[in-house]
Amino acid sequence: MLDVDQQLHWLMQGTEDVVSPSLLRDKLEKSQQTGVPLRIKLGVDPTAPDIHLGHTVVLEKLRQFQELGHDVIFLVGDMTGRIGDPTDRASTRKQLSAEDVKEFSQSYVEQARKILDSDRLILHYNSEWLEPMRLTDIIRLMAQITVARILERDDFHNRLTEHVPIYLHELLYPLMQAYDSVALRADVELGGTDQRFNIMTARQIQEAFGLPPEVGMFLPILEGTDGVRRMGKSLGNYVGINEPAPEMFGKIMSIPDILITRWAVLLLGEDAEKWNYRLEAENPRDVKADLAHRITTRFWGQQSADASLEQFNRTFREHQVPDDMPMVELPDDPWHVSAIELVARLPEIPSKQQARRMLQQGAVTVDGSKIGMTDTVEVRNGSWVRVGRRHYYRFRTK
RNA sequence: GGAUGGGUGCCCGAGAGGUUAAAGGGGGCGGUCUGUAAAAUCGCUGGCUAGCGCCUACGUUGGUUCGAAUCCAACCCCAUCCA
Repeated sequence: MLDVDQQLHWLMQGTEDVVSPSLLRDKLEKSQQTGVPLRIKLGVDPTAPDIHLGHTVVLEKLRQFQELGHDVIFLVGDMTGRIGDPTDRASTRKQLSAEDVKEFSQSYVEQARKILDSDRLILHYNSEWLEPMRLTDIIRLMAQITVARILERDDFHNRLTEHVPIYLHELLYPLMQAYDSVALRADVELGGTDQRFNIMTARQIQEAFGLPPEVGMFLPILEGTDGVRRMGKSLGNYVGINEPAPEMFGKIMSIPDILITRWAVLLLGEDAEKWNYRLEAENPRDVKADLAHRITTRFWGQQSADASLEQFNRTFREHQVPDDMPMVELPDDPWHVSAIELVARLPEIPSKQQARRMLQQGAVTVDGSKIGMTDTVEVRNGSWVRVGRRHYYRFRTK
């Protein structure tokens, strides 16, 4: 068993900030003395059921707490989810049914299983305590914080100065999240750096309710494959942990070079200097391939990762056809079709207009030869099409 | 409740009766180049049609007009100031 200082050192790694390390140390120490595990809280919004690499940064840290014997609590924000974190207020939240929420949390836990010990996860829904609250309770909660404090929050501040509407109920969001920490008697709360305000508020509210404040642990936000914006499903720059190995591998290969070290540090717990050195000493392309290989290994195992690497090299380095491609059903064998008809039938081609554009721009290849808009082609069982740089499909009879 | 300014395509933003599927930028997609990187460069970016063309789209609903994103009316929504 690690001593408290070693534990602390380990837990601090990869964090952006911890409020405060000494408090965390105290809690760890006390837990060790009493044998009572700490309660580690992670709030999740029941909106995007697909876990991607961005989420795993925080999940990794939770796993470390688990390894040290602490209790990890997944808090599904089914109530707060109805408001939506004011951070991304783009979409109006729809009301989630009880089934939706259930389904979400099941799939979330199912995915988190790849990283955490799911048998030792404690699952809670904040509707458990937020729903039965009465106006008196809510007023009591609201009385713990001033308007000025709430409006200090970046999002609110920006929206105010930029004349973007803020609805009153949105102001309640940080309070509700804070109250979760009260209800759970959380010792530590994890979150991305964007959670700073919410978590700091939680500390304050816990104290107002006579509880010791939790430790706020802030983890960096992972950039997406575009290298600029945070990884997010709606931004289309994410790598889902359930994506097939070759897909995962390929997506990682498409990240800009400047991200390589950061991903290695945040996703693999690697040493930054070591990777920066490698990038100078080796071809960055190969370093990136190693990164992709190692991340893929973590989710799919050595074999799949090896196969992905091989297929990747074959396809993009040697410009050969990949041997594993998505299937498209063939209506006839052989099938004589116009080029447009053919392309429009492929997945991810939303309209015939789009198909036309692809053809016009010379983006389509059938069995190795480029086809034009007015061509008629013959496809048979086993024929393949390539659309654009990276999409391949193979035709199969049903 | 009053005054003022606004609501345009995925996003930002120009347009103020016809030549407007709507300038420009961003994003996205595609071609060349390459390492599924970056940079560069060219092109595409509502739908249907082989094509003439047709349909849908400038907050909503009506109206004026040969013709409306552009004018009128009512309504809805947002911001600012006043109460």
